[in-house]
Formats: sequence, structure tokens, C-alpha cells
Amino acid sequence: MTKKPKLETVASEAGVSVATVSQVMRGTGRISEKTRKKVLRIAQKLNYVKDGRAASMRSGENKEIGLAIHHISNPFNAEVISGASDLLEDEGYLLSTLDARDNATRQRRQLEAFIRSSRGGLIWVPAQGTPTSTYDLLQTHGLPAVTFLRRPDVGLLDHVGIEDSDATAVATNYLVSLGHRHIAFLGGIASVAPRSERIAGYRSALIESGIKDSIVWDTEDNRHAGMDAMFELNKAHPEVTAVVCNGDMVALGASLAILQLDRVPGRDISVIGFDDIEEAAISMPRLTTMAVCPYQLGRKLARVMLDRIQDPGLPKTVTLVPATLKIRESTGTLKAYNT
Amino acid sequence: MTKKPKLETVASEAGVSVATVSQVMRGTGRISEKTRKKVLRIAQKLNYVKDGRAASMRSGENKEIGLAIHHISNPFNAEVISGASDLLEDEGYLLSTLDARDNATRQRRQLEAFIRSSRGGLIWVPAQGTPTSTYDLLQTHGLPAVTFLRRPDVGLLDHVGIEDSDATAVATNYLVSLGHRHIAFLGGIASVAPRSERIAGYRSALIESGIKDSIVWDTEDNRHAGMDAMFELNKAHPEVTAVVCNGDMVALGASLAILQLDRVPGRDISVIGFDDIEEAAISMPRLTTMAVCPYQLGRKLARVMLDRIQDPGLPKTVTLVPATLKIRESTGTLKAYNT
DNA sequence: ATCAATTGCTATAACGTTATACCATGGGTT
DNA sequence: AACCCATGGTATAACGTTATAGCAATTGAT
Repeated sequence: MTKKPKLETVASEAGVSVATVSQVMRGTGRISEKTRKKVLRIAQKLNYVKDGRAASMRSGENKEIGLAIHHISNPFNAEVISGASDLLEDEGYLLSTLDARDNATRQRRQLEAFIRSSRGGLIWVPAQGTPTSTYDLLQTHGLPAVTFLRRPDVGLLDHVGIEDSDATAVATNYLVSLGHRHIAFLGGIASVAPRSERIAGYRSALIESGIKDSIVWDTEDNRHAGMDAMFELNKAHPEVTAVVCNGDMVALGASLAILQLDRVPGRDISVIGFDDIEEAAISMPRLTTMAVCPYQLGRKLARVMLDRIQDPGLPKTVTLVPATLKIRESTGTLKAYNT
Repeated sequence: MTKKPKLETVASEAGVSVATVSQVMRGTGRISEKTRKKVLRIAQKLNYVKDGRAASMRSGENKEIGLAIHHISNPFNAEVISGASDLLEDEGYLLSTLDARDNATRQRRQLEAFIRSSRGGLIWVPAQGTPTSTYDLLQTHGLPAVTFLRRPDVGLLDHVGIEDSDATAVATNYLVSLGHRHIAFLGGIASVAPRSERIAGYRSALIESGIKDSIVWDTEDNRHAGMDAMFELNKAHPEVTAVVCNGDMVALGASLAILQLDRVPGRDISVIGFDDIEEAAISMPRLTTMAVCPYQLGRKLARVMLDRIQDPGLPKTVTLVPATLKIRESTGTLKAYNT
């Protein structure tokens, strides 16, 4: 294996200076067509790839941007990543993903590594219990950052999220319109955004309809936990005939629990999800949900990130995308015997 | 926002030289306890984080390693990532993930970016149709690399995979032992490893049992595609009473299709998966599958990567982990009227 | 023939680390 | 006093790029 080629290697082989080679590689400066061709040919022959560390150090540019999120396996998140990645790649950036599994300490370490390598930007969902010192860290190092889904109290960063409160209110109102009176909110742990806002939407819808009973039940946002939680919820509150879920994965888990209790989602107990992941349209029964288009959300995220990189002086922006009710079979009118 | 602090900033504040600060930060050299404490205190105060680009450039070390995979949203892959990430973090490395969505061109671009930034190492699943030039690229630049799941023909890299052929034979034999005679293989596209090996295992098991009928049906490896494919398969080959799937996601999709045909997986048609993702244990019906522990697989992968980094001269290794049959409800004996 | 402008290229100083070599100083031993 | 040898530091040259300034030629206008 020959030594890794650098500018100098190419330059001496081509009989020109490193400056010339550098300019050829970047397509800048005034270079005759003849030497340009020659340098390119030799660079290709030697398999030359520039050292991005040196380049980025000198030029201050870095086309690698990071995305730090909890639970990449969540299909919603995965689609967001696809959307962001597609748009960024079109602009010559590279998106790499970190999964902190919602652990603030782990996330801190990961963000430090990002700062260490002076990444071009960061899109992130703050992990649960993120201390303000982490926001400070980003601030002092001037890393262009956009938060996603969870909006921190310190509003120093750009943010892209969902109209959580409105959407959850719409979902709740829909269940009320079907005749349900005992409606629970299921999913999420602690009161991190956006869960707290969703609960607010849920509560305000109930109050508007003159329903006093409000039941909020904690779970981690995955299928298994959602299933277990639904069992518990049903045991503790058998009167509940409808649940608004904090995400489709929880809703799918809840549906599973209902089926295992020999009831049918949408007939005996109504379930409404949030996200509209691909599986929602093919599950049994098919899931009624508050749909947001995660792919488009990802693109929006990338757009905000690019704008921030291009002009760090811009005022901070907050973008909230709406969610729309998608009615399928997991919801239905309240049966007579349940009233 | 203050300027980004560097060694010099810390040094002048502490009244020492940059060399001293550098040594303190790395815990090398001879430094008195007194100045050590002082420097550390000031570095902390200034939120100093070293520039990894400069450090890595000078020292030749890089503690960032990359994982390039198709479809991070696949729960199996996600668990592998967790396992690898945990072990690597313990050793002070950072793992970031790239999703090429099984596109060779996209993957090529991503790997080039990795070489540009001289990452410490690469764990990857070669995308479908990866040209040999991509392997060459890794070779010429000496990037320590480990392939995963899909073993390239050019055996120049370390590899960690699954005993695909054996496992699929075990699955097929189990179905035969339940009385099934018309068994199909469902999932995967084209003949990339490990699918071709799985098909080999499936075929050899059939031949051993004296069954001539072998049906291989293509699908992308996700739930939706699996469902659609099962519909088609059933239409084309209504005689099939059992399917061996190329992954749990396909198997879950197939189960869904069977249910929608008003049949029951495990009673009318047997379904057997591969991977044993978390959902397999809670789906309806619960999925019989060839279980591998993806988390442990991830750790193994990280271990191989670290060994390779530590000693690039080591002979290349190939590790194949076994899969074990986990019997649940999606498989059952052949009913009389089906023979 | 003179001056100005353009073309094509090069020399060189950064960027922020780390590795190496080196230099004081202050004991202990003879 | 002369020596050795720790101890606790510092100065400085890399690492591989890019940005800037500048220098010969060549061309074109007068």
C-alpha cells in the first residue's frame, strides 16, 4: 500500500506548485485548461482525496452536519432523517446521526465530540433532562444548531416542531364528537415538551366540552411499553373508552393490548395516534392518527439549518407544522352499553 | 458570544505555555499538581474544547468511527447500533451513523466523506451493487473497515455476520417436521449476501427432505412490502402452507396479509421470521423466528473494529454468529385438508 | 515604443494542535 | 566544589490544506 497522497505528491508529479493543484481541485483561480487537465488526470491516477481536516481548519468550512436524536429506530424519526439527509446532500452536505437514547450525559459527550471536530451544524432533539450548561456549550462554540420536536425553555436556537397543542385538541374533540366521555391521554414520560403541550391541548379540549375527567398515563414511547401501559390503564380505569396517544408506536401497542383483552380497537375502545408512520395505514385495525409528514418535516429542518449556516446573524426562527386528522378504523362511535 | 477558546487562550489566562496546557489536557508529560489543577480550572471556566481536527491531524489519531448501513429504522439494525455504540463509547470512541438507503452511489459519497475527514474506522453493510472500486478506495486510504451482514466477494476486510445458511436450514426443517410440504422463501431482492446463503440453506433443507418444490419470492425487507408480497405469493401459489422469511419485518407483513385473507398465521399458514426483533414477541400472533441477539452482534462488531484499529497488521477475521430457533405461535402443524 | 491590463502561476503565512528537543533549577552524592 | 539526575516547565517544527499577495509574461491600446 503506497503512502497516502497529498497535494504535494500530486504537485511534484505534475511539475507544478501545491497552490496550483489546490486551485484546480477547488475550481478557483486562473488556471490554463492544459495544466488543469493534467493535474486532474494525475490526481485521479494517484487516488488523491483531500484531507478534510486540514481544509476545514484553514477555510473554516465544514460540510458535515450532525443529527442527534433519541431512538433512531422509531420509524417517524427515521423518515425525518431521510428528508433532512436528502435536502442536505443536494447542497453538498453530509448528515450523520447520533443516537443518545434520550440520555443527557451521553448526549453531552456526543455534542462535545461534534464541537471538537467543528462540525458545520447540528440538528438535535434535546435529551430528557438536558442541563442549561449544554446549551451554553453550543452557544460559546458558536455551533449552528436547530432544535427539533422538543423546544428548550432557553429560546436561543432555531426550532422546528409540530403544532402539538392544536393537534391534540383536534384529536380529543374528534373522540368527543364520537360520543366518548372518558378519554385518556397515553404516552410519554415526565413533562418534557412536546408532551406537556399535547397534554395541554388534550385538557383544554376536554374542558371546552365540559368534561371534567382527565386521565394522563405515562409510558415510554414504544410499542411494548404502550401495550403494557394500556393493560394497566384499562385495569385502573375500566370506564375509559378512548385514548389519545403520544405517538403511533404507543397507539399500536395500545391496540395490541386491546385485542389481547378480546376487545376491538374502534369498536370497544377507540385509539388515536400521532405521527402517521407508514405502519399506521396497514396495521390491524388501521390506525386513526394525527398525521404530519415526517419526510417534509426533515426537509424543513434541513432548510432552517442551511439558512442558519449561511447567515449566522439572522434572527432565530420557530417553525411549527400542523398535523391533520386522518380517520381510519381504530376509532368509532361510543356504543350504547358504554354510556 | 465570546471567541472560541483555544490552547493559547487558556495558556495566557493561566500564565503558562501552550505546550503545558496541551500536556495537562492529555495527562502526559511532567506537570506539577499545582499548575495542573490551575490549568484544568481555567479550561473548564472558558468552556475549552480542543479542536479535534488539529489534534487528529498532528497526532494521526481519530476517535470517531462511522457506521454505514441501509435503513437505520429497521429495529434489528437499531439494536446492533446500540450494541456497537455502547462498547465503543466505553473505549472513548464515538459512533456516528450514515444511512445510504441501500444506494451504492450515495454510499460511495458517504465513504469518501469519511476518508476526507480521516475517520478512525468504518463499520458497514455494503450497499447493493457496490462496485469493487469502492473497496479499492478503502484499501488505498488504509481506512480500518469491517463489513457486516453482507460479505463482499473480495475478502480483504474483516467481517461479522450470521450463520445464514445453517439457520435457514433449521427453520425450513422445522416447518418440514410440522408436516409442511409446500414451503416458500419470502423476502430480499437480488442475490446479495446474505440472502443467497439463506436461500441455499432453504434449498438444501428441502432437498434433504426429498421435497422438490422450491419457491423463492422477492420483496424489499419491510412490513409493507412483505404484506404485498404475501398477497401475491398466495395468489400465485395457493398451495403454499408455510413461508420462511428473510427477516422479521417481512414475516410481520406476511402475517398481516394472512390475517387480511381471513386466515390465521400458525393455523392456516405458518410463518417463520429471522432476527427476533422485540416486536416478534408481542405481535399477534407472536412470531416464530430464528433469533440472533442484535445487541451482542453490535458489541462483537465493535470489538473486531477496535482490534483492527489497534493492530492493522493482524490477519483478517471472519466471525459468524449462530441463530437459534425460537418457537412461538406463528407456526403450527399442517392441517389435514391442506395436504 | 510605451503603458496598462490580463493571464497563469508561485511563495508563503496562517489554521490549532502535538511531539520533540531543550533549558533552567534544585536537590542529593561524592 | 563538582557532579549527576530528577523535576517542571518552554520553544518550535511539523500535520495538509487554503487565502492572499505578488511576480513574470503576454496581449492590447495608444
